Amino acid sequence: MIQLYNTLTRRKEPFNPLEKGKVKMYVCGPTVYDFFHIGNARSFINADFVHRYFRYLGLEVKFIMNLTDVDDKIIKKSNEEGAGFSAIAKKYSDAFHEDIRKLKILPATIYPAATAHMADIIAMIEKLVEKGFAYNVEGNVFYDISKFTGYGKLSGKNTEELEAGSRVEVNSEKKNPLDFSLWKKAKEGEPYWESPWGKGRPGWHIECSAMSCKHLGKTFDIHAGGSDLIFPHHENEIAQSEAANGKPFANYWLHFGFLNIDSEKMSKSLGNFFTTRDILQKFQAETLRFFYAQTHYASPLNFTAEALEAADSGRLKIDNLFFRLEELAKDALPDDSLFREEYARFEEAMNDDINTPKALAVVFDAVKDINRHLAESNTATAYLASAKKFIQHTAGDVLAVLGEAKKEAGLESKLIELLIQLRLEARKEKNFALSDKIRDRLKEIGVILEDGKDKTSYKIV
RNA sequence: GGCGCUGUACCCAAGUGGCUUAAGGGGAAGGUCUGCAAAACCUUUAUUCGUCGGUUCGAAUCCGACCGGCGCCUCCA
Repeated sequence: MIQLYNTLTRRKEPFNPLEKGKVKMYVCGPTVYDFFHIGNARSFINADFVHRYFRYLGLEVKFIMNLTDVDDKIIKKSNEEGAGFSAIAKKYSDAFHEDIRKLKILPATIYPAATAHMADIIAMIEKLVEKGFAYNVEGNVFYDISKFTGYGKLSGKNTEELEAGSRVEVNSEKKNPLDFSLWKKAKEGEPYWESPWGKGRPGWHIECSAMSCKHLGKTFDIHAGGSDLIFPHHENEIAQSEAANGKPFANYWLHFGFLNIDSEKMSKSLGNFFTTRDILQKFQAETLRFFYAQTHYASPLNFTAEALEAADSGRLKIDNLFFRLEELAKDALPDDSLFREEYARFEEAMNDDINTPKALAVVFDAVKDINRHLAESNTATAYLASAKKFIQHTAGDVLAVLGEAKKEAGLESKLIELLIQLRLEARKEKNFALSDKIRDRLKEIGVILEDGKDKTSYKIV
């Protein structure tokens, strides 16, 4: 049984999906006005661990991630770059898809975009106005939080305290400073859509309510996102959806911890960020995933180049074994009575609120164990195949920290094999100067030779 | 000011009452293997969990105080 920490109830709870065997999950995606940074990547990757683990368990997952493709930042960027707002949105949506593919993040079932759901958004706002939860002030529609009794239940805030400590600039059109925009009247030169309240565009929060409802229904299982979205974004989503639909919104709320730099939150506004693209130039996607998997999703994580280097070394330990197993196991059939305990421990870790650090420890225990077995001669092929399958399922399918073998079957590998042969002959003649030269030169071009007991193997880095 | 998170070895990090006199990874030191490397394996690296009290037969884990770090309350993953 999976236990998840639910922000709404502030405790770990057994996860019971609405429909047995199926999971409906919504994760807040990016506003497409720039390349996303590695802090954003942390949330996307953590959501991917959850997604992948559900799949591993055989659950059918409907996974929705929205793309905010119209908002103030996009408009601002479009003015800066002198391109239309939709061109900006297109450019960074494309970049987003490219980057998450590189990060080995499983694609969502649907990536709904706000601009493609205007009718749904407007319909939901109309419903809120009808029911008395929203009011129109000359083309600006606001949500009236005083009408929704549960306001603050997710973030644990009560509205009086919020008012007391609020630094929100008072907008004289609002009845209450905490009321938020559902529909914004278009200013000169801004993109707009026609609506019952005139030309304008949706506020930020309403799109998630409208699109989650459209694609997952009024009530669904999991809603996830970064911790900074708890308030006001997710709080507002609850207010909108539950007021409009008269039904509970998401049953479980998962929130991802921040990535910090020098113990400070990495964010666009502070300017202390690296884009995912920057990092992927120096490190493999698997290394970044491994780095994130080493810390529980909800904890803050400090980013340093040294920590990423350490993650790279650790990850290679799993890779090295896996490549070896691939060579040794060949097409042998696994024996499914083996590794039962390892699978059980892995699942126990993941069931415990997606404890990836613990799950990784299970993988490393297995790695050490398998390596020991390999040191013995005559390891049964069924064992090798089972070991390979275990690593593939856990480090590969669920965590996706396994590097891809870069061996190619073509001319290249034949040439390398030829050099290995020549080197072997040199070694037989104790011409170590030559044999070392071959090894060193190959290393320079990224081919690492490793002398085994009776065979030299290579890997390409 | 309100709400919440957090402080575990040289670094990262799991562990929320006895299975732990504290997983796992990185780093470092010594050893095995090797012509030498690499990879891998073995050994060592926290009697101690921010500090001080308390509860308990028993606490890193519960309670209190104090010290430190961070986040949200405003766009933000």
